[in-house]
Amino acid sequence: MARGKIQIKRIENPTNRQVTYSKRRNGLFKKANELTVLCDARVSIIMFSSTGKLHEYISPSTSTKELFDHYQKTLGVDLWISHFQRMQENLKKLKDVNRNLRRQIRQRMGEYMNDLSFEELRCLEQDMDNAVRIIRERKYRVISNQIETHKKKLKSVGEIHKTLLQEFDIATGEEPHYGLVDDEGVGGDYDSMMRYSGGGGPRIFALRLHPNHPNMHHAHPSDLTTYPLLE
Amino acid sequence: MARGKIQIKRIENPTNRQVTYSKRRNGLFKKANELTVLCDARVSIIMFSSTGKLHEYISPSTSTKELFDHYQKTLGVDLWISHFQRMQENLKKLKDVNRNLRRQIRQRMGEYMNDLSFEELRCLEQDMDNAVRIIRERKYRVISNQIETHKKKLKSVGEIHKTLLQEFDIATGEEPHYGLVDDEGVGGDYDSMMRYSGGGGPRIFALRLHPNHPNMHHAHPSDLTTYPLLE
DNA sequence: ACCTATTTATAACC
DNA sequence: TGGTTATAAATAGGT
Repeated sequence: MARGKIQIKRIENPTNRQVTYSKRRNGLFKKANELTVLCDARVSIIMFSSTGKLHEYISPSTSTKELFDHYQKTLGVDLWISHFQRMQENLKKLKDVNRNLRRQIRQRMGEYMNDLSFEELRCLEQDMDNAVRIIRERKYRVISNQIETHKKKLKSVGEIHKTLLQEFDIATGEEPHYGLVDDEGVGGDYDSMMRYSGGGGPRIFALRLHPNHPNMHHAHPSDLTTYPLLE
Repeated sequence: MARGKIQIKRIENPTNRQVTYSKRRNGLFKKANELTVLCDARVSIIMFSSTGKLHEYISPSTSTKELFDHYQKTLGVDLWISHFQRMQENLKKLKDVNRNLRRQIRQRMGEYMNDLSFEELRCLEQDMDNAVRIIRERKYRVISNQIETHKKKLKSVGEIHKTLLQEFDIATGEEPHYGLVDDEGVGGDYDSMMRYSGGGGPRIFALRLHPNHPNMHHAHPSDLTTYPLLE
């Protein structure tokens, strides 16, 4: 516009661009302010330079936020305010649902009984009975599974012992065994299991298997649950 | 700026003001656009005329909302975005809590048992047992209360009947009674109560008490639960 | 940051 | 609103 016309296209030289940005920004803000005063208008300018620097102009006696709020209200709908409101409603709903869920839980724990009618009480009791039955079944199933697993492990350990005993016999010739009972009860039922895990009873396996014992390799290396059986 | 310098102060003539607003607005937007192109910047202008009319400029390849969001993020703190974000976090938390509560309820209904360890199962069962006990107690207490209430009501109705019978006797001289049994079983237990509410059994009270019968005033007017006993 | 030749914006007019 | 024009203002390029 002076000392030579320029094309309106991106200024490639960064320094020039920066200088022009600065000068024209001032010009823009000045014009905005003149407009504000001359025409009794309200103007908000927000600008970011190519380097990300922020500058703003805002007419006196108002604020950028205020003007932007007004902007949205004027455009009416769905930019921000409504989004915000929808969020707020959502939040409220979630809180309500939450409160309800908590109440349900507490009722299922036997609290807040005063809020329930007799019929509701009856339903709740029946429901709970069912649930307890299911949970109990599940518990017993889990127990059974654990017993099964332990049985297998015991069997495995028992076989290792047999092998050991045999090798021991071979190695020591005709010397008598010591301390070991050949366990035939390994395939037993739940009751016999309980004896193993029970506190005061005598340990059946008294022989300590050292980790690097040659025969230990027959057992699975990660089979940690056999450890409690050793002393 | 042309054909005479002007003072930068409010233009009093509304028409002139409007014209100037329009022309300078175009100028401002043109400058803003040049700035956008020359300096690779992003500019948002929002303006309201003194008559409340809205005009905006926004650099291409962005939006007013986006630029305003960026503006707030750049200014950092507590204008809107942070409020918004806090809300969003809140929402997320609530959703999580909600999901958890639902899971708890379902577990208390005997579902999702696979997620529970044996120990957790044991606790759950115990907890549920306790709750069922409490609920059952509550139920029986409610039943007892209802029985008590009904007893009292029956007694009250019974007395009204006696009075009626007496009056009836007096009125009709020595004529025989009809259809009424003097009820001594009113003070009965739960079982006898059940006979009343049970469907097919015979009604004990067959006399219809008309609402404006003189002796009706002895009973409490709002005592609606006596109605099922009448035919 | 200042200078200034030149371009651009625009006030007052229709 | 849109066009014209004399003139004020803005500014590119240089220092």
